[in-house]
Amino acid sequence: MKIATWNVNSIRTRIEHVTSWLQTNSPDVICLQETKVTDKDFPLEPFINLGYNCYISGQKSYNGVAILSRSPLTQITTGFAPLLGEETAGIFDEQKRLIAGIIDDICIICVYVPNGSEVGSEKYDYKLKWLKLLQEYLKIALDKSPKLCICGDFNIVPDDRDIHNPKANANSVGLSVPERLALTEIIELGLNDPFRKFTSEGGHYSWWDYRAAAFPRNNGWRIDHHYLSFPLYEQAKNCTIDIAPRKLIKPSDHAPVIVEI
DNA sequence: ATGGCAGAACACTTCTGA
Repeated sequence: MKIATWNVNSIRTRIEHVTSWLQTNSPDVICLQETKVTDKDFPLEPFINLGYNCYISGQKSYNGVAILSRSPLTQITTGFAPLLGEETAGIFDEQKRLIAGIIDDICIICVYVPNGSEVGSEKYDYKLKWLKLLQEYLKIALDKSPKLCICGDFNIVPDDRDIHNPKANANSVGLSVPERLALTEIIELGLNDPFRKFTSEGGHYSWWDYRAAAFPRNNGWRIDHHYLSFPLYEQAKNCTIDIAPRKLIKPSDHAPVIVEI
């Protein structure tokens, strides 16, 4: 089974790139982030025509996540509330950043972790709180589903191999100690990054700034990840970043990442 | 230290992204 994740930076703007990529790569499941569209305006038809079942949770202008799957998913849920309760989820479900479902006996969770703006800002504080809720959510999800795959745009650089210039960006959002600690605590629930099962060297990225010719210079960040519970991690056959769509005209600033189990 | 680019919307300017 191939499970892809891709921050598309507007599904309506990227529709040709995404449908073409699906035809070439035919993943069983693709998790999308930053769809930037309300559910009533999501372009379902091109994906249905390609044989995908579509599960979407969007909002106007910002955020928005979706899971497309060749086989139907069951137990679709959105946000934290279904596992954590309305009271704990609170305002954190207002932004559409999480959608989950079950395929076979595998729990698939698609996330768009908040960006955080700047270290120390209000949005940064929101990001850290959101990650703590995600940790609580995953603890429950792993108890229910020993086979679990969470993937998406984590907006965190796991370690210094995962960014072109760690020293110059040491104070940037995405690299701070509290963010990395939050990610470590999530991983310690019993998850592993399959990309690092197969590739140990640096220089592999999933996001490049649109500005300053970052992509041709490979000035990138690896911030789009999969995390697999142990039974799936053991089975993972490969995990790759496909930079081909990043070379197209008017690309997303992120490239898709694919794990094969 | 700043700007550079791209997308969306109560749109020609502002917010957000990382």
